[in-house]
Amino acid sequence: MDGGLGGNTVPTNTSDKSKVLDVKPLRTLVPLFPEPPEGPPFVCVPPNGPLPSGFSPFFPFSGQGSQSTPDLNQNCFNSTAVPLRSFRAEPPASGNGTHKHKSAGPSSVKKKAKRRKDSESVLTSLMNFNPGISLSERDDGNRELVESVLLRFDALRRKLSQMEDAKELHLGGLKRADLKAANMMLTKGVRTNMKKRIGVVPGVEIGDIFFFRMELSLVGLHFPSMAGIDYMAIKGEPESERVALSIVASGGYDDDDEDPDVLVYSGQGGSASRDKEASDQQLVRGNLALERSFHRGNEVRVIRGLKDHVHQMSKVYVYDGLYKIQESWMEKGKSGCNMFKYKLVRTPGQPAAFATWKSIQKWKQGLSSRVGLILPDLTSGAESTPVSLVNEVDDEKGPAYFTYSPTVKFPKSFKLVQPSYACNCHDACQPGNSNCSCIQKNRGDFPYIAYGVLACQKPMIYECGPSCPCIRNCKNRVIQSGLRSHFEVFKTRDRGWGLRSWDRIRAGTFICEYAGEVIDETKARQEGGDGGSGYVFHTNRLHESFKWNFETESTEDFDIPSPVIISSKNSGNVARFMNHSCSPNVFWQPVMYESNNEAFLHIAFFAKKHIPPMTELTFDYGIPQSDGTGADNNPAYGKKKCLCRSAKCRGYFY
DNA sequence: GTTTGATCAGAGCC
DNA sequence: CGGCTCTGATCAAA
Repeated sequence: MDGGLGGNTVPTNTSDKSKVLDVKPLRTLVPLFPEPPEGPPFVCVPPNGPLPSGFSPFFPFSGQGSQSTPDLNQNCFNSTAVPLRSFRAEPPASGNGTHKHKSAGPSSVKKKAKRRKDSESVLTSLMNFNPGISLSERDDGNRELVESVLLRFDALRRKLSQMEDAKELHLGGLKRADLKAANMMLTKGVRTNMKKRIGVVPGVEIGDIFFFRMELSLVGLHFPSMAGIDYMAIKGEPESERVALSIVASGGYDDDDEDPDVLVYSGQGGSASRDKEASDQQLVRGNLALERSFHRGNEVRVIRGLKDHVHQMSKVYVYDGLYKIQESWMEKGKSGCNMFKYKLVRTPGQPAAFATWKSIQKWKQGLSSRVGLILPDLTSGAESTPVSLVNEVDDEKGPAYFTYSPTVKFPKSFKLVQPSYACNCHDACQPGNSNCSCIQKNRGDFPYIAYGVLACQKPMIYECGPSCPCIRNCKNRVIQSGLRSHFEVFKTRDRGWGLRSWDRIRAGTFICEYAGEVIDETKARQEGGDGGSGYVFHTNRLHESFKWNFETESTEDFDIPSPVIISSKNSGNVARFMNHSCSPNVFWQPVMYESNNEAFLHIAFFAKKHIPPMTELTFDYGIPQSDGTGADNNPAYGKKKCLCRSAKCRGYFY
């Protein structure tokens, strides 16, 4: 792959590599806003908080939705909200600062009981939020509702998980924040498509992915929390005529899958368990319903439960659309007992979903090559995972020349000097350890939960840095560990080059940081003006607010000491290819960590929601705000027509 | 180091 | 209310 590339393409020669990894500042810039060393932080305009005083909201930001659809952007939940921190502050015991959990002596039982009571009161307070969904919205959903329910479920799940990690909450002996969160959502009525139905579920799209069975339930795609077959009675017909609505094919019965459009599904029951021998399956419940659906010919929703190759142990559920049962029979299973089998065939004309997963698997194994592949790794090894360069739409051989650099370069004078906060943890930092100074810096919260998922947005996230003695894979080192997904820079139909991922991305997952050179306003204008490369990131733009955190957890302004502008025009990473969308699936969050007693600011991108593979990654570029110098409304950064095609498109972006 | 199996407490629904 | 079920986290074992 070294020939055929013109001068206007990605560097492929390895001689660039030293340059690639050279993080020395190119030049020295005067700080934009010199700040007193210990002064209160200068808080810049929030990308997702209330508008600062002095600005009146203009069209895209003024709440337009007045239906009962929960507008999570409105702070309507704050009235009854109990600040969570007040619970957290409750001492776990009569500690004198040291929080050892070793409880000896006669009081241990009491403590346990007290702890459970604490957990109950914490849960009760967590439940104190406004469901914000009308009865009819519970019955019938739409895209907005489905996304909102999933967003809110996961925010709660992350919250519970984080609290459990920190031992502030005990959910029975079992770590099942998913069940608890779903239980709370169902209790509060935060769900949609509750009305059972055959076929399409409004708001759920083919290709949508889920990480918990309860998510399927909350949006009405498949109700049972465990069972693989969902069914319902037809009005005016006897119960024995119940038809199948959906199945979850999780591979538990050794079904093979050659053709992605065909599924052989085993009936339920009969399998051996702890205190039961294997037995013949009976034509009852789900099996009977599938049999009825076979004869009636109704479509059945299929959810493919797949082994998640990103996290070997877990599973991911892919909604693969509608199928029809073509055949049913009985055969002897491995145990020698009778099993029902159903052959389902996918209704033609539906967008690819599971098939895409299969293709990607083949690309990864090298069994079939990616169509339109220009470069297997445009980073030339600068990242730990390859980034493919692909063009399936025209003849362009690559984006304009730039140097791939995986991180951001600060000019010398722009280092953000702070007192050291390095921790003293010698293994990995443990959530709930109030002695860890990195956790203290994060206001007592461990910023990440299992799988490195961001728990919630914060004014600033502090990661452990080189000055911390904790181990390299301490859970508080996420963004510094580099890319986690196999990305692909691809040519879009009408928006130049874009970014997407071969791997599914779970909500809260770190995507990449915005790499490039930190520049000043003057330089930014030049870059924006000289043909509108658009490869510039600003921290101080106005962004449409959105609610990502748990219900009553406020979304605060970012705590960025002074506005930062990063240019990725000449050097940058995959972030420079992320296009704008008015309904983005990615958001940014400032993150700091120390290096040589200096803290550096990083702009980190995280997934807002679960993102299926091959879905374009986009974030909201925001709108230049008035800075009082008059340099705002005549956007030197050029107003561009927005092609994001989302229902909430503002029509343009900068 | 990886991957699989066994175990266990669950959730909603019928 | 009890039984049913293609869960999901954890730990032991291969």
